[in-house]
Amino acid sequence: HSWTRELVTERLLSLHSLSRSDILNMAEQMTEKLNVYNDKSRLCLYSKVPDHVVLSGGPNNRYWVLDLCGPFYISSSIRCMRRAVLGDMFKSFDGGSKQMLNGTMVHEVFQRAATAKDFSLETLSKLADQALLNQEMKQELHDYLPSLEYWAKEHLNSPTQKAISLKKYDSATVKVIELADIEENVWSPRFGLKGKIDVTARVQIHRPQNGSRRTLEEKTLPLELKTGRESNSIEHRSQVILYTLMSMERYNADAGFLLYLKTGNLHPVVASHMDRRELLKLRNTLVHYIHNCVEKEAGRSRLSRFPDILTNRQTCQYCPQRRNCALYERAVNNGSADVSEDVVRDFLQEETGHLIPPHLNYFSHWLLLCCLEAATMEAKNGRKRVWLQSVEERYIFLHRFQRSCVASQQVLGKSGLASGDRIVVSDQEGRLVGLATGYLCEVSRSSISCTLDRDLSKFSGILFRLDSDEGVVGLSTHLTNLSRLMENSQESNRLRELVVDLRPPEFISNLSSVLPRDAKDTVANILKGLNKPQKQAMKKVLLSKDYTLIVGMPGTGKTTTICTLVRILHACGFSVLLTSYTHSAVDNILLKLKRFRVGFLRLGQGQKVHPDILAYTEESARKKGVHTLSELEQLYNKELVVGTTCMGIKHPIFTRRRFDFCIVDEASQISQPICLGPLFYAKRFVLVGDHQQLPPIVQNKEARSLGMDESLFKRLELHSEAVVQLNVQYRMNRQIMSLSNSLMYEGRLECGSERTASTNPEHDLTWIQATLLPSNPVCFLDCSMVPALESVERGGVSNHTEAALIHKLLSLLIKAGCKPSDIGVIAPYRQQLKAISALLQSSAFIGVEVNTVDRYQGRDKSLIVLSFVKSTAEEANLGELLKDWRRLNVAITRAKHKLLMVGSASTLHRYAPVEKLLHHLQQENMISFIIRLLPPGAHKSLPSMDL
DNA sequence: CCTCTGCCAAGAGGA
Repeated sequence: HSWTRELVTERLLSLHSLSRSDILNMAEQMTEKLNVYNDKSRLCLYSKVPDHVVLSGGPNNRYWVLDLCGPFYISSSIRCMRRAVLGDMFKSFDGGSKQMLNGTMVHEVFQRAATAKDFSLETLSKLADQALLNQEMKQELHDYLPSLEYWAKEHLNSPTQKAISLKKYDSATVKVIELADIEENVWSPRFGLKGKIDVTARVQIHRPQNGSRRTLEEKTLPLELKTGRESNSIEHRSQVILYTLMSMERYNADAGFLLYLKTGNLHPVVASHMDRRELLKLRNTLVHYIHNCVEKEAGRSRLSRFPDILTNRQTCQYCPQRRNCALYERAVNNGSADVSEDVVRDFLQEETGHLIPPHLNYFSHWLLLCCLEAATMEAKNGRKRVWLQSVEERYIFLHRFQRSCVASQQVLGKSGLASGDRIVVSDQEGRLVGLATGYLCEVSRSSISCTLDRDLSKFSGILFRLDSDEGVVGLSTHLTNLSRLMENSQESNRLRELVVDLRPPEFISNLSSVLPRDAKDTVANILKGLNKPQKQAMKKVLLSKDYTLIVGMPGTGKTTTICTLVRILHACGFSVLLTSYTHSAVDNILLKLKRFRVGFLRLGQGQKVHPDILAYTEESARKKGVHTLSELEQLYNKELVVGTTCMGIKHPIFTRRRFDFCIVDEASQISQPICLGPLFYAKRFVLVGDHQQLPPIVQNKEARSLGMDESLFKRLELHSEAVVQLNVQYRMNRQIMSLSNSLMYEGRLECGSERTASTNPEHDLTWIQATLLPSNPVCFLDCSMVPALESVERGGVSNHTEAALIHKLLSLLIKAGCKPSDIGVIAPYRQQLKAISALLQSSAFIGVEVNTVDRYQGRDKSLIVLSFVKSTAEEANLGELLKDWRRLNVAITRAKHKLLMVGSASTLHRYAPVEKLLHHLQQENMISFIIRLLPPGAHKSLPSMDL
């Protein structure tokens, strides 16, 4: 309130993109406002800046907005704001138009020619011929080449080149002297824009001065290529203005070019201050809608109102967001739009007429859940930390890039990055944010190598920083699948019936109609190795017309079952789409399948695929030589079995191929919208999972409470006729299994053989004796009396006494002959893993695997040591993790022969699931007290003690 | 309160 007009003006002057008159104007307005606030005693508006808000000066300045003044209007003429908002949420899943493909190819040829610095017709033709296109598209591409050559001759660094005049400089003329870069990636935190610039060009500006003297200036400006009609439209020009804004910090660009490749004509685009302002206002409005897509009312979230529907038949007719626009209107706004407008009524009917209220509810419900979750994800690991956190807070790398795009670096700090991580490369000062993105290949103490999407060798002498790039995916695949489920098409209508309306699945009654005569023997042979419930599962799948659910309790041979299922389907001549959420789960099955010499195609990035499966990937097949369209088609169609992750369905193969069956492994861990994805491409599906194990992870609490962690597997389970339970397990011995049976499965879990039930490896006895522990396969070590208290740190909860105890136990076990690779250590909290790993640095412990419960799902070890961590006298702060029955169930079912649990029973009693477990353990006399195993007073020096 | 995996991308053009 003590701000004077002068002070305001001075502050505003630091915003150097504003003109002086603008600033004086704003200063006037603001001082007026301030006076108003003073008058009305509305100073409460100037409340303290919240802690989570990061303010900064400099190029990436950030302010806390107190209030907005002035009328809030935008020029809606540029395009439909509603379409822009929808476009950010829903990406299209069709392959795009012919023109788009052509555009992509012409760009490609241009950029390759620019790299080779050769625009001769001969080179251009050679480049064009490398494309895998059909005759028609190839011809279309070739039609562009003469104008490409013409452009280069006219404008690109030749003695005869014409100069174009730029209006802004009056009679100034401009010549392109060099194409400096292609596909430059720019993130501009300052303007809140990001994009890829087709071409950055070095230009010469000749400017007359004082009559005859001319000045010569060199600049780097963005060049935008267009293959469509030479419209020089406001959209095209706006795009160039945005690119100019983005390159401002890097190159001081103040203009850009539109290059129409159909004709070879070059149009300069010089933006006025007002143009830029209007565009940024549009940008801000768009972000406003995207950012505030959820609003809170009375403590409950709901989807916000979107910008109104344009009622322009011309624009709406070809809009790619027609369906989503209509869906949002009907499902979220309950059709409150002015339906008297013919245009609106027509397309609402066209796009959503086939849907009934439950469908619309499903859509709006999941849309809300996804928006909530996306907001939490963005807040947690959004990209903003790339420019908001100072380098001191991050890890620093000295970076030397080589031309091969493989970079080597010297690590100054300790790296939190692992091989395979996605990364963003920027410079240290925050001037070149998002220079490149890529993946880490190798991480060692002193160097990091990575493959980047761009060649950064020209930036030599710059100190780079690398940030891991996690939260980029967002939930656009979820929303796209959701939107597709509402489509009026055969596949979508059928899936909607099953998933939304929950129509009971149907089965045929007789195997003979599905089983080809000549496959009978083979199938019978394959079935031989299976147990009863597994055989039942095979039969159910073959008889299904819609879907089958296979419940795979812990250790019941899920992978074997799926592998066998694929072999049978393959033998019958059925095509199978094999998917799961994770790469490792897909490869797990494929590794087994490979042994039975069943052929398959593995889709997905080579870097994420198991090395032994690499030979089956598209990547490696193409390396061996795919030179024609028909060869590519053959590659895509050759195998009956195709394996990929649920997210991999964007692959072009799915524009054509359909499958007889889709199998989804880990289905109980996949959220509904993602699980739906692959199901669009198959006549029938099989979901394999166990809803008594971990559900999909949902970070947003409200979304979780509204049911976002309900998998499709769980939703469909109510149709018990579709469910087969695999309850014969081959992992745990009898006592270990009994824990899970009493906790979750009510005795349904059985041992597959006497050998499984009673195994205790021979070396057991020695190492158990060495630890003074009871030789029982299950033992809970109660630390309540030690006491072993938890500590809450920034990274989470840990328990150093438990960690020390586990370290001692492992030392003794390994000394007594237990193989480190047979030992697994599990804790629910990451921070505890760090504490334990820190103690296991000596070479004796190499091979011991320390991981979270979540990461151990689907795996096992001979001996498992489980650290419960939580131990506190305080009533509050129990945390969510141990309250989940499913997480505990996973934790106690990983051990084959011996399960050692370490925890404080007095605290753990407060968690209902652990309490039930403790009750069982007590009854079975499986609890020991650590205090009894120790000499008196020894716990006080536990970390250094000799047990 | 601390569990986690996906995805190459931002733009290809139409009216």
